[in-house]
Amino acid sequence: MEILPSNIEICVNPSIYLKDPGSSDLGNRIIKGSIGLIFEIGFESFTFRKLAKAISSTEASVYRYFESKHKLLLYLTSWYWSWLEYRLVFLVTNVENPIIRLERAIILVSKQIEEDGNFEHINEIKLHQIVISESSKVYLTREVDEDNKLGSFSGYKQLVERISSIILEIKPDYKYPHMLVSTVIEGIHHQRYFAEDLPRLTERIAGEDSITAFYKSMVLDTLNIEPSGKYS
Amino acid sequence: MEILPSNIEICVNPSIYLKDPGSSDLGNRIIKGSIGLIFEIGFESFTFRKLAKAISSTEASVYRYFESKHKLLLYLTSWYWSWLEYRLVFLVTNVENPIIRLERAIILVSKQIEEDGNFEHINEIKLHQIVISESSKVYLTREVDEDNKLGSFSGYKQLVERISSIILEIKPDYKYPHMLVSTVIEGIHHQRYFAEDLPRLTERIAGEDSITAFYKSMVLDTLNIEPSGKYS
DNA sequence: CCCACATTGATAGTATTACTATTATATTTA
DNA sequence: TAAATATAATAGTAATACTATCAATGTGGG
Repeated sequence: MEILPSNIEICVNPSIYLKDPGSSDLGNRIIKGSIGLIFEIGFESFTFRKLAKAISSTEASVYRYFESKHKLLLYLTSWYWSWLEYRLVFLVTNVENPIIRLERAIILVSKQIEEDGNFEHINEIKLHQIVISESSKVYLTREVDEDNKLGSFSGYKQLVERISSIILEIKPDYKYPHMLVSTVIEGIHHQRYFAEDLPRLTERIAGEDSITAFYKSMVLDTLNIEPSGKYS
Repeated sequence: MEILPSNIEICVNPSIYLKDPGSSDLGNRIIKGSIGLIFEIGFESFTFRKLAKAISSTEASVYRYFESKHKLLLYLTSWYWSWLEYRLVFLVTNVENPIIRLERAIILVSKQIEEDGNFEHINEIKLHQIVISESSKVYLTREVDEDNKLGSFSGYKQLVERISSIILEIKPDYKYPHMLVSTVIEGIHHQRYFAEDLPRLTERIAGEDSITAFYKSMVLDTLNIEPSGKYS
């Protein structure tokens, strides 16, 4: 897809981990291993014991990086949001027309992910699947407030903020930019999930990416603007 | 609100329970008690042991009604969807204009719930809160397929289907009715949750129910129709 | 009125989970 | 080379999500 600089690291809010997993070999194995294992068996069945076995380490060692499996999931989803934001920045810099920027943002958020070779320890396709089916569990807990105060959701909020500000550039007096953006992002995940497992809650049309198409036109209609294609 | 018949019972797919909780005193206490307890401590911390204590029964007795706490949550959410559908039917029968019917459906789905005195053992306000913060956990599991085959989600699907068919009456060739409806329903829950706990992901505007306003206009814009008020 | 049967209660037990604690060993750094 | 640090190995705990067994309590039919 795009050519991105390869010598960077996605930063995740340090309150999420006890020790930065990017800082050691074991840390990287924890990330890589957990993505593989959660993808395979789901977050509920995932335990640090199983993870330790999978990466030939021990439970106690994993606990030195993350204080709970919940925090580990928080790390993975945070990383994902920051990674998306980073790619968004590259997709929209130097693009003057804010409608095109918005369209690119929607496509970025809604499209099925391709692997990004820049991050060795992270399989982005599996991570995307994890985000689709597990990410809401990260905030649907009694500890949201606490986690939120620690800044655990700042990556997500930043992405929402960035897309919202594009909307405000297009329509400065639009009342619900954040609501629209978070509706789209969460909605996309649900629809991808429904398409797989509960097809009667969505539409699947052969040969098209209905989800991208739907959300793209939904946003443009809601904002009452024409797709950029009509002008170019 | 509306006057509804009081001598009816909401039916939930029998595959969800081992023994119909509506059929006995203990069953009703289980429902009432679990709504109270899940509302209070959240679904993760909720256990059958705690429930049993709260309703002065025993763990083993609760297990005779539901084979797991997951199934109990499934029961509660299923009941909720069927209850909403039942109220929807009353709100739209004899209303000819499908746009008005659609608007009423959106309002029904998005508005904060008032108590419905017709169901003694169910506090609808607490149940609504539970649906907002816990209902996605019901299908975000590795057992979706299995549960789905048993018909566990039929209540939800029926509601979506009913609203989708109103949309198709208005726009027979609209391509994504189910996607639109499930986006709205799930979106509303998320926005209510965000408004409480993650306000930077949504908008809160004093004196208005932003969530209802947003989704109402979003749907009408997406379908490219005018609100019924303009005609009446 | 008593027998059959279903419902609930009481109690106990099991495998697993989500951690914590302790000590030993290997590796890095000063 | 000593000291600090990271990891491994092992053990332990309280709680969870169940299952199993058996006794007590009705309830309804003949």
